[in-house]
Amino acid sequence: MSESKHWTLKSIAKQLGVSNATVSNAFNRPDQLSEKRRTEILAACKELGYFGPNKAAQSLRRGKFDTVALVLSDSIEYMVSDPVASRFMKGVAAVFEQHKINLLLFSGSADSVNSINDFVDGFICYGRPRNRLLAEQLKKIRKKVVTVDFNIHRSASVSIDNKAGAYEVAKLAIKSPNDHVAILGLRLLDTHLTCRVYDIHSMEIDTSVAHQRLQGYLDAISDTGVKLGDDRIWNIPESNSDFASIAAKEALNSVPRPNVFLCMSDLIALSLMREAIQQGIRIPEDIRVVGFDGIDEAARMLPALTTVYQHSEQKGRKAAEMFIADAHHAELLGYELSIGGSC
Amino acid sequence: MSESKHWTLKSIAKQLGVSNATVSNAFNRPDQLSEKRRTEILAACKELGYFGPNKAAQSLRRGKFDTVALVLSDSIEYMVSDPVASRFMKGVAAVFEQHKINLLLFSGSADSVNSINDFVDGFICYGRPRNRLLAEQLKKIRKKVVTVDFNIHRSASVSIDNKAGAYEVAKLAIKSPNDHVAILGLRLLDTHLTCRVYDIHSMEIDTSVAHQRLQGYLDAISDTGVKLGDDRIWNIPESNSDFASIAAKEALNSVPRPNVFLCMSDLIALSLMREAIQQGIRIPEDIRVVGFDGIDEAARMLPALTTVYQHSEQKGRKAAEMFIADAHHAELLGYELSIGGSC
DNA sequence: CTGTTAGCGCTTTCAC
DNA sequence: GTGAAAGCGCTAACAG
Repeated sequence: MSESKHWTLKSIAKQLGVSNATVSNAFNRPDQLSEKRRTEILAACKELGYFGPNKAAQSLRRGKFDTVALVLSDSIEYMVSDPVASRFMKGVAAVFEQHKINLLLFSGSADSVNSINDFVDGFICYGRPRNRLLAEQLKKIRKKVVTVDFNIHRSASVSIDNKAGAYEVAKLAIKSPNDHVAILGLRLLDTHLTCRVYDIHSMEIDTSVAHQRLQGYLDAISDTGVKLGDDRIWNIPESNSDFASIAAKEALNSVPRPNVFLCMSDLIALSLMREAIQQGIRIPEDIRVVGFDGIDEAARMLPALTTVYQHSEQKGRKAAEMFIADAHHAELLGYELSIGGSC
Repeated sequence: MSESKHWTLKSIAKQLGVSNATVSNAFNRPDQLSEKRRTEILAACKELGYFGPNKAAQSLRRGKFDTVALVLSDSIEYMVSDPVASRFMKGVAAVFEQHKINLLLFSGSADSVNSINDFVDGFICYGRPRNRLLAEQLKKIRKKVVTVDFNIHRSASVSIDNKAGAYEVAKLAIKSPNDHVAILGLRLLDTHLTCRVYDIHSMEIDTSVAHQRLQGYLDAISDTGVKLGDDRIWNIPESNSDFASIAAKEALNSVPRPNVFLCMSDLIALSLMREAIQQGIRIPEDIRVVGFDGIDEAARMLPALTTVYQHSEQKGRKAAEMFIADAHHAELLGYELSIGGSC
């Protein structure tokens, strides 16, 4: 096997003594030439080391790329280690792999989709991109867009009823009007800081997941007759244990110590539980904790975390399927309460 | 703001009354025209809604894509939820994001890289692809390739000394020549089954991670004077708890029950520990367990798992940096013993 | 069924 | 400084 030359459609056609179109047809349109001729040509190409039309040129010509960008809400770096995002990606990947569609990962903190827009057939956006410019740009994109956990005018979307889920799980945690409730919120504020949220009304009322969940909690609080102090809401910038444990410590040491903790993600809830256990605080005797998401580790915790299980993988599959089907509606997926010993 | 037309370099040049080259230069080669002219043109383009040269066409022309394929050892679906792979991806993503290089995920169980070869500047391969055809193809690729945890003749590579790590951790676990040792191996056999490995010599001796680790274990076993029964090695096809718990049950119930378990991944070790705890077997009194990888959950387990911590994220960064630098050497990264209460 | 040809949208010599 | 023109490698319409 000699150093094979760099073949192009043109050069291979000349070599075989046929026209370009014939070679192109042999690869792309079986019906345009005799079966015999086709297999002959394909065999000859393989023999010579030509593995088919250059995909980049083909795509440029056709305007089709068989590649979809998965726009994450945050940097790839961060998202890839988030268990909920991972499961979502798993679902997307499973469907796309089957359809031979390539997956391009794209950061939600990038300034613009320009650098990839010309390479992809469209976008699946997992969560509102942290960078607002990106979010704005997405609205104007002339390609297929499926959004997940947020909405853009007219594009297809998939999400769950966060408000209802939050409401239900909060109702489970709050047992009496005298409970002291704390809310450990995720990305309530557009900041990278762990801090308290003193003025709810200063937050933008948008369609983001965080605000939907918050609304659910607040409704439950109000319905149970609990009074929520104005320093009982924390903002955690990212769902990871470093940020979460800071808020957890602060909340556990605040006076009076809350006995009910509504956490906007399981990772946050687990951090809180670990911190509490370390301080000798008993769960659920001294404090009750609920989370959101339903990650594996939550079920393995002792006591198991009571949480809202969302079908992240199915969400991913759904998003991918909607992309492929060029759907334009909004899909609302179900969730399940997963009841553990934490409340 | 009216429905902006679909501009191309050509059409925008005509509109502005300048030549194509001038517009192209304005975007790509600032030195080829006066600063004044350049900013004028750029401003005009922005005004009209032309955001720069089409990337697909640009790439076709230049033969450069600013995109790298990350070829995983298994399906994307599976890899994305593996904590070790995730951390690796995190490292890769961090470096590439900084260099504005896009990341295309590619499945190691695909038949060929043909579908993406023409879209990328090269490949980073995380682990030997499960599909042998793919692995073969990679060897012949005419583009940059960096391999991780395995080698291909002449390409750059990064890995750790698996054999040494396995040896050290096994030495920690084995306390006496009378210990009964079991090995829970990961991907020792090319099968999707959880089963025992009766004939070590039937396995291919290759450079794969699994075999290096096995060699380390066997050396430690031999050095400590332990006798390893010929039915004491299990093969687990994937590092996930479903497969692992099957092997764990089998091993725990085998007679005589082993008191030392050498596990080729933390996920396997944790499954084993959970199974043992459930059966009322005490760790480390009744059995001793060691893992490999150093995932977060291992440190949080009670007792904490003794394991070989590898710097997966750094591995990812290193691989990305080597790709960018077009390195051609083999890099060996360090590891650390992480000592917990499991042995 | 086969061959010619005009682009897809761009970059880059090369002459002006 | 600028503009004309030749491709990058391919597809699809059209004529034969």
